[in-house]
Amino acid sequence: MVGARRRGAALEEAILQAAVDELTESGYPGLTMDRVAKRAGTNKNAVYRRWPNRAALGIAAYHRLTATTVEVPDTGDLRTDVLELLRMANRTWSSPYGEILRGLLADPDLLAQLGERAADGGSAMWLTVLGRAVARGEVRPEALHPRVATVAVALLRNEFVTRGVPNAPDEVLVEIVDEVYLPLVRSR
Amino acid sequence: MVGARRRGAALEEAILQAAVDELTESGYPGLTMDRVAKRAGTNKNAVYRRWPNRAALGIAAYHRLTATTVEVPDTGDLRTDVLELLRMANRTWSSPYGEILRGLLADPDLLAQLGERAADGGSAMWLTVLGRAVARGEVRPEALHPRVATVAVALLRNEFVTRGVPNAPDEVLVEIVDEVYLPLVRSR
DNA sequence: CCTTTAGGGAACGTGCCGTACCTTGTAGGA
DNA sequence: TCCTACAAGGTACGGCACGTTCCCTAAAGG
Repeated sequence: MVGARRRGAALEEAILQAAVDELTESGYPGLTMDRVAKRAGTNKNAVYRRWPNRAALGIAAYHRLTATTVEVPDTGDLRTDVLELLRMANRTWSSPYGEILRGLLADPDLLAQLGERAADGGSAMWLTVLGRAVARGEVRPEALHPRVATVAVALLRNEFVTRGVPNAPDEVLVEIVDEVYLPLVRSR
Repeated sequence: MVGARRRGAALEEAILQAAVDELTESGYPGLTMDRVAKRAGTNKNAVYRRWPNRAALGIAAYHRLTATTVEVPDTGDLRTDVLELLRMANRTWSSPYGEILRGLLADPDLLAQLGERAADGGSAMWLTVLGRAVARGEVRPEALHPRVATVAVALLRNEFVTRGVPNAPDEVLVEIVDEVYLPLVRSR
């Protein structure tokens, strides 16, 4: 045979990569243990030896999929920065991430394990952007509060969850920024 | 036998009620056609003759479950009204509705059919409450905009979706109202 | 070289969806 | 009152997926 039998880390890596591929192609509902095993060129035994069930594998694959650091925009103008952050989020949640995330969110077990990254909406980024705007006098200092800072992305996520759309139209993003976010945080 | 064979509307009613019961007990993932049929004292044939698949039955059951009109609070004070609306939403989404709704939201097909009731967050209620507050001079008239009016419930839903909690603590509701909603809509 | 460990292959039990086929009761007209 | 068309009941099936089990085989390491 061409390929030697893989073991340990190499096999684990292959399985995880196969899971990521399946997740991106078919979403969480389409992530099946049989297909992951087949795609990784192994069998379910090797998979179950590492992840106790489909949910755990789904989480691992999702984490690998989203393990990417983003650059916080800094254009010197709050509205531009905020819109850029929102557009980034919109792109991130666009297909196939959205469907994947929705599939994961449906299972309460998964939700608990997904960690706070999804939950806090990357508040650090928003606080950074707002902090600069406060320094420029664009924003009132009381807005430097996680609940306030992440309002825009929370509204976008709400839009994304309640409507089934793969991505929100740009008008919605602009509306969120101009009708809600800027009026909320701007200096009086 | 005690029971005569049911037909038509009576049987349909029994099936739908069984589906509602299963939905409340086990959530959408636990809603199985076999169990609904058994619970209704009939067989899957009768179910499939009325609803083409599990998703359709789930939607029908959910609609029946949530077919309730709520009374819009009118205390004369915006903060009290808004908090009451939020608390109502929080109660509604508490177990088992939350899990049910999450289960439904996971399926894009369902999402499209769920209608706009879930999506628009009952904007009419919020516009009513805000409208009265505008008349009292508590709120700036520009806030009478669906996107703005429903910010509070959108944030709560976001809290509810991203974290797996059955219901949000009251402090979160208060924070949403005092840190975000009131500063956003109040007259300057 | 030989033992231990882990991967490979395949089958199984279970649960569920959706379908098919046949039997039996019932409504409603002749 | 009787008969027929139709709806309900009963049961089984094919397909798929999860998670488990059993046995065989390759690799690692002393």
